[in-house]
Amino acid sequence: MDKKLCEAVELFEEVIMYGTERIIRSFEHQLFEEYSSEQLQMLQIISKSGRISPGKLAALQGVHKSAISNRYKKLEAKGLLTTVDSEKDLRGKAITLTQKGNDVVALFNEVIYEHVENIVLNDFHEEEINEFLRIFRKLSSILKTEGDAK
Amino acid sequence: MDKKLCEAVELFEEVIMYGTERIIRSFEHQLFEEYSSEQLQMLQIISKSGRISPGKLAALQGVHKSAISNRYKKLEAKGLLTTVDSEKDLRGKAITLTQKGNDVVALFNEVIYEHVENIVLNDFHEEEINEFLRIFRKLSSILKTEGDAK
DNA sequence: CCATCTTCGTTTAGGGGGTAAACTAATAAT
DNA sequence: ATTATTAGTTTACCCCCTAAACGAAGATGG
Repeated sequence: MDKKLCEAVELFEEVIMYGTERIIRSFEHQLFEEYSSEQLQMLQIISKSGRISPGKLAALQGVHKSAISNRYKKLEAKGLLTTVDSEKDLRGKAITLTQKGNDVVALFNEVIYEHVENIVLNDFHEEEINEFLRIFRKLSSILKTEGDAK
Repeated sequence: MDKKLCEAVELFEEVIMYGTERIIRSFEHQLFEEYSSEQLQMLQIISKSGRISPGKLAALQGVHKSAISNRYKKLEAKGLLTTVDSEKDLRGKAITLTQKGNDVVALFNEVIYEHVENIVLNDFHEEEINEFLRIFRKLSSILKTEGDAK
């Protein structure tokens, strides 16, 4: 058991802790040179929400509002985002995607889908895909509860 | 199959692309407030090598030498690293851990081991652990070959 | 009704990460 | 000996982040 645990630790470090950068580099797509992964994630969240406030974005991405403020300025300058004043509370604002923003999100989803498809179809058997899903569902739920517990 | 692929994409994004930060936060250990994960990874590599040059470190961490130069300065200032002049080539230098550096690496390994142990023992059955190892071995090898291919 | 408190979002200062190109110093090569 | 190559550092500029100060709008309560 100890040996297995040691291997698990090493693999965990390699894949989860240090793997993200390698994965993103491996996309080799212009998209990741133009936009940071934090920006792309933000666009994706906005896309799913339709319209959303900076405060909620900060909570969803797990960062301070000031970080969102900064990101918004950059993406707004590039023409991907706009603000739709919310009616009731003049303090808050609602962020939405522009047409260009929608295009970027669509391209992003396409690129990721293709990449994961390649990995899955080339390197995994049918049965391993099921294992992959089981393990990753579990990891995902662990990440969520640990993040929320705080 | 399409449905499975879609779920795989979502889980992949959540765990691999955006999960690292949440994982690191979940450690809730002072270590991760004092040192960045890049710094800790660098210390670990040096620990395994005994002594190593900045150039090799840059290659292993997949960044430019200037990034290593910068990291070295910070860790040297904190008393974790020193330089042992290499005998033959006066251009190169060999970096090693100080006693304090060794202590930090030992603590780091301990913290990670415990954390992964908790996850594995609490949330995975014997059989799932084997699945975990299989899937992650594969992901690890994919990361390596893709990184090297470039 | 006006003063205070809270909330939303932005700004500023400072520290983490990174790259690319210029530069120094030492070894190799012609 | 002179030129090229290699190792590492420095500089300038970008990204990320947090924490604290700040302005403006809503909510509370005397």
